[in-house]
Amino acid sequence: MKIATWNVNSVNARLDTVLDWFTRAQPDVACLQEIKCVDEKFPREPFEQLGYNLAVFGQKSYNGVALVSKTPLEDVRRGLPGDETDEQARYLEAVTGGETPVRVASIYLPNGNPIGTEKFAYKLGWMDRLRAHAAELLKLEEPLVLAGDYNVIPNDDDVKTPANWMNDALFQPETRGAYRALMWLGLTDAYQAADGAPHGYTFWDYQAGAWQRNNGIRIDHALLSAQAAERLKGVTIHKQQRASDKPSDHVPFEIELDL
DNA sequence: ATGGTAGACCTTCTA
Repeated sequence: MKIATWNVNSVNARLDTVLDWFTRAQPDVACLQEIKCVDEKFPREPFEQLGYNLAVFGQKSYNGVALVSKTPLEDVRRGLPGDETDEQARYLEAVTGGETPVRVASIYLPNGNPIGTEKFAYKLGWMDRLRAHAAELLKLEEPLVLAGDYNVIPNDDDVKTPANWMNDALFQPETRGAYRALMWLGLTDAYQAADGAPHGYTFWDYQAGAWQRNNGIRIDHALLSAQAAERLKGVTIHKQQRASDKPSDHVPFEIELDL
């Protein structure tokens, strides 16, 4: 079973590119982020024509997440628990896989810039809520994949030029500490666990020729429960997508499970 | 030190 995560930076602006990738890559499940539209404006028909089921948690202009799966999506949860006042569409969870069920979440963790503002506080609060919710999900002791744009650079070798990110919310000690607190629940980073995983980034900024200079960062992650990690076969960074026409600034990150 | 790009949408905000 192939499960992908991809921040598409507007599903409508990117529709042809996204559909082309789905047709070629044939993921069984995909977690999309930054769809940048409300539920009613999500282009459901072309995905359904490719044989996919959909769950959408959208928002006007910003954010928005979706789950795309060849098998029906059940037990759908819209939004991250822990703050009833949070109106941003950044978390969507469901069980899919049919005969071999797996619980999958599409995560768009807040960017948090600039540091020292309410945006950074929101990021850290959101990460604390994610840790609390993940702790509950792990009690189920089932295959679980928390995949998405985490807006976290976990380690120094996940960024081409660490010095450029010292004042960025994606690379702050508090951010990395909150990420590690999440990992310490017993989650496995699929990228780090995969045999022979190539060094690679998942995001290159549109600005300042970042792609041409390979000035990238690894911020799109898939975190696995033990029941999922023991079935991990490998991971793929679809790097060539960044060189396509009108690319997203993120590329698809895909894991394969022996399910 | 600055500015560089992209998308939604109306004027600036987010990234």
